[in-house]
Amino acid sequence: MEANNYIPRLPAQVDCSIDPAINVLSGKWSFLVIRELYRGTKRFGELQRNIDDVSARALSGALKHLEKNGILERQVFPTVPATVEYTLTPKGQDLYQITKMMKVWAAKWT
Amino acid sequence: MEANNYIPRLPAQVDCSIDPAINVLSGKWSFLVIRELYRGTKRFGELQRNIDDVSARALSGALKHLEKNGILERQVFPTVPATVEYTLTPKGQDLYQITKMMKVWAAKWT
DNA sequence: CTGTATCCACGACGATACTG
DNA sequence: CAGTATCGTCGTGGATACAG
Repeated sequence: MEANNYIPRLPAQVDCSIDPAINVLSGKWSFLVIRELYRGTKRFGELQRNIDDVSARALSGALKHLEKNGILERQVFPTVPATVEYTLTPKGQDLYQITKMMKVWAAKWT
Repeated sequence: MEANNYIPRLPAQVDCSIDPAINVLSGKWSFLVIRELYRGTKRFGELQRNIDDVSARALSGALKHLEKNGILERQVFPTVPATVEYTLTPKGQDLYQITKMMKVWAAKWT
């Protein structure tokens, strides 16, 4: 079982750190997961089908990372086979607003 | 300080991509460089002294990356020894505003 | 269905030495 | 002063196989 541990990407900078936001958004799939969940609660399989070309391993890692950072919540239902639902937290919904600004920025300066 | 900082590119996603912003901000030193330059034009040596623990190699790489993405401009003066100045573009200044929002977001959800 | 285990490739970055 | 060259480290994520 391996340590899917978060390694801080930015150096420690106390007064003006944007590390939490960058950290959460920097994964290859994080943003796409957030965007999917912004549309509503989804299951693992739904996410994998909706996000093009993501492997189970990568999706699992992204979900763990986002959960650990309070961006989404994971709910397990003891059915057979297992059912798991993922839902954006308010914190995650707020973060999505920031990604919208990035999109606007990118479009403005194309 | 931390060892590694591999930053993956986001997958191609045409309609709502935030890739340009994430790509530019994801480097270990990018944000710190942008923050320094937001305060005003600076030379290479100034940047290196002001940014804690950054190596010439890493700083050089970050500057190249940011220049390539239109975040800053590089001006060489044919003095001896060489003088080089880096200045944030309007695009870069705009981007800095987004990082401020990330800071607010991070503080809000602490 | 929802993951984990293993192996491998890739690329950012540190350390050090060196250049015009 | 402002970088580059080279070597090494190590976190990500893809591929595939397997598990609860």
